[in-house]
Amino acid sequence: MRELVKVYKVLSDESRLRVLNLLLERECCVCEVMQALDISQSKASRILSALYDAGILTLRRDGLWALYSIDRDGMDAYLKDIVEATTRAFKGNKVMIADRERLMRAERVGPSCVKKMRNADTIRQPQTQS
Amino acid sequence: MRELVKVYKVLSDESRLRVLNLLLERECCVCEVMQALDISQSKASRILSALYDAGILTLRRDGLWALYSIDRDGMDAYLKDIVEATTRAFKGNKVMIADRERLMRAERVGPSCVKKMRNADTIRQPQTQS
DNA sequence: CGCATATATGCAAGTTTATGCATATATTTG
DNA sequence: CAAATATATGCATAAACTTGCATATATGCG
Repeated sequence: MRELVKVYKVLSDESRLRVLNLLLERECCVCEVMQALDISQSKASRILSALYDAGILTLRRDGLWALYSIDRDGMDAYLKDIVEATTRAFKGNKVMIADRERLMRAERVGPSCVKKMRNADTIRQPQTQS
Repeated sequence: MRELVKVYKVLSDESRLRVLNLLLERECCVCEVMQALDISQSKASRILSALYDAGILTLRRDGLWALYSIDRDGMDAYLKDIVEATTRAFKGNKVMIADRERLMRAERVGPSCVKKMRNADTIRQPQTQS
């Protein structure tokens, strides 16, 4: 019961649903999620942890990388049902499709690299304007 | 998408799940829900409204009574899937079973009557104690 | 060991949510 | 129409949640 509430709580947020959608595509590390959804590193990390705590994801470590994926085997039956229903609800959604496309283009580079790229963008803008 | 978030938000609360469980048994009015779960009138009313707004319930009026029930026909397909998965998750849960039993004993009397009964209980207690 | 790097987390500020109380609304009945 | 009654809701307050920033933790490498 408390578990079920926790599951619904974690699913009741747009960003977290978008992360779940990415993981339906494939296993992801934190830095890929932050790239694909253009969110901060801490936010990406927290969302993945929350989905993990709810029993939806598994975690595999590969060196410095934390690789999260949907725990298709380990999930309780009812949880599997809920995730499947959610998957069907995503079907055809524009945002979800675009997110997955951005994920395909994402590279497994760390968050510090992403941060540098963002800064470069920010610095370049004034030049374009003036 | 916004709809899906709303659905999960409404399901991410123990009281609201317990109300949904009651409605799986049968159509209920506000006063029956407040009796079965021993919650305030405003809380019962708000929970039913929230489930209604999320598209899970329908409302039928009979005189002063507002009769809510699960909108099995009107629900979107994905919503039906989610509600069914939720139903399966309830299976065997002690709290849910007890709630349903209390619902069977509940009478369709209004909230003011329930309030009087509660007060009577409160007044009687000191006599038993001293 | 010390540096680089990917991820996790403590804290604070802002926002949202839950709920009791009082009251409004709406319907029935006499 | 007025009284009774079932439900809905405005408001205030407390609790919970979200998120950015800074920093801690953990791993790999030279």
